[in-house]
Amino acid sequence: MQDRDEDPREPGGDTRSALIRAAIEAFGRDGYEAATTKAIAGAANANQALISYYFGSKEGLYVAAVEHIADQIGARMGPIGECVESETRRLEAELSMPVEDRRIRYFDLLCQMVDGFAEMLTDQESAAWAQVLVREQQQPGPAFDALYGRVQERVLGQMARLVARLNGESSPSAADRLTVLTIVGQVLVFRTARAAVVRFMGWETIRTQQVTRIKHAVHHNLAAMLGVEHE
Amino acid sequence: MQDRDEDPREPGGDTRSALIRAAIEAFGRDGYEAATTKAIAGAANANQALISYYFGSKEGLYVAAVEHIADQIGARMGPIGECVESETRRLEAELSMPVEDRRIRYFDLLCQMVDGFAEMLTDQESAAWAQVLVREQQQPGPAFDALYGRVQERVLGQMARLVARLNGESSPSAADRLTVLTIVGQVLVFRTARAAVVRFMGWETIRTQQVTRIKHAVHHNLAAMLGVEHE
DNA sequence: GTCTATAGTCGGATAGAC
DNA sequence: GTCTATCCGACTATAGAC
Repeated sequence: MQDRDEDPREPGGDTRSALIRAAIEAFGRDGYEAATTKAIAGAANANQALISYYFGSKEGLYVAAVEHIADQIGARMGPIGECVESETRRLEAELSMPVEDRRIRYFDLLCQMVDGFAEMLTDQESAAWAQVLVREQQQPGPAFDALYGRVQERVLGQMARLVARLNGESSPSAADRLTVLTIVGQVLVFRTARAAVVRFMGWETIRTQQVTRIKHAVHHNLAAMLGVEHE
Repeated sequence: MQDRDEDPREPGGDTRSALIRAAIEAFGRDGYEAATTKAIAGAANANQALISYYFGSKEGLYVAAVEHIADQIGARMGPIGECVESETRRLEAELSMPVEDRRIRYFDLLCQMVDGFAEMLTDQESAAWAQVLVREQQQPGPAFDALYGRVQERVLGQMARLVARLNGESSPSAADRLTVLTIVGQVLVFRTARAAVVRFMGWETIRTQQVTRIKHAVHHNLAAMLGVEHE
């Protein structure tokens, strides 16, 4: 009955990754304590004892799950980040470009990062990731360092550099970093306060249609905050 | 040894409220599942069995805790809310007042609400509350309705009305409500992503000094977003 | 109202056959 | 690598004396 998406009977029978996927789902939905190894093994069509075999313990599985998330996010935000960096260098080099045009390009790049962020936060596929990440923020566990180092530092840092350039500075000040956090917050709230959001907006869920409106609202705010002309 | 802040040996020996206080602490710090009735009873200098006696079950205690938080927040945000409402009515009535002055007053009221919110989120005393609330948002439990009805609906609605008036409308549009959520998000992020925040800013904790800077940054954003002249 | 003691349950980890 | 069976510890809830 309902043979699932994963078939652990593959050659090389990757039970290990099936366990990680199931773990992300479970840890995200129920939290670390409430999630049980039994349920995770069940969802992965694997045996409970294999968790110890592969990861040593429940905590080992959790760490592996968070690292896997960090990799996935890196793969997803990485391209945007690289694009931003190369584009930034190109802009630095083009000395002939007028300041105002340059600002608009920086602004576009910033919007691109925010959009990627918004899509990731609300995307169905990554819903479980987001839940895990939010939990990890509030009670940084043994997996936090890997997460922060691999993803957050890079993304936040890049946004801060863009904001700094928009403000005509060469490197980000404390005020710029604060601004970045308030920008991130404008998107993040739609995940962290999801329950209140859907009630307040009268939405049923947060789908592409809603995400579009969220992006639009945040773009509008950014343009005003940073003093950029915007349609 | 170490007789704590609370002395359950008071006349009327309010073990009940001691349990609620300890429960908020524990549920906030550890989450619902990880918090144990044994630890809660211990922290309250009470007997474990009394939890069943007073609240029926662990879940009963949790609901009581959330309701208590809702009451406390209500008591804290209530005065601001009432002030806002009476002030708003007064402004509606004063037909002679020029539009621009009126906008500035609305803006001030909005800032006041944001400030109250920011203080509450970062305040030491209410740290445990905030943790419980954030958790409850992500996985609305049996206590969510009471919470939303008593607090969030009122606060968000009030902010939305202020934003609507600032935009020259008589009642809040969907866009206004979205704006309100992005405003709330700008403050909320300092709680929900606390771990990343302190690293990114290079802070040790979030104390009054940092809160002041947060408020300042958000005020600046609000002024730009809503098109209000601001120092 | 408050206590002790314990029943009943469940989850994580391990031993050892295959 | 994967399985079954089981141990051990921890937690919630209850029974019942005071």
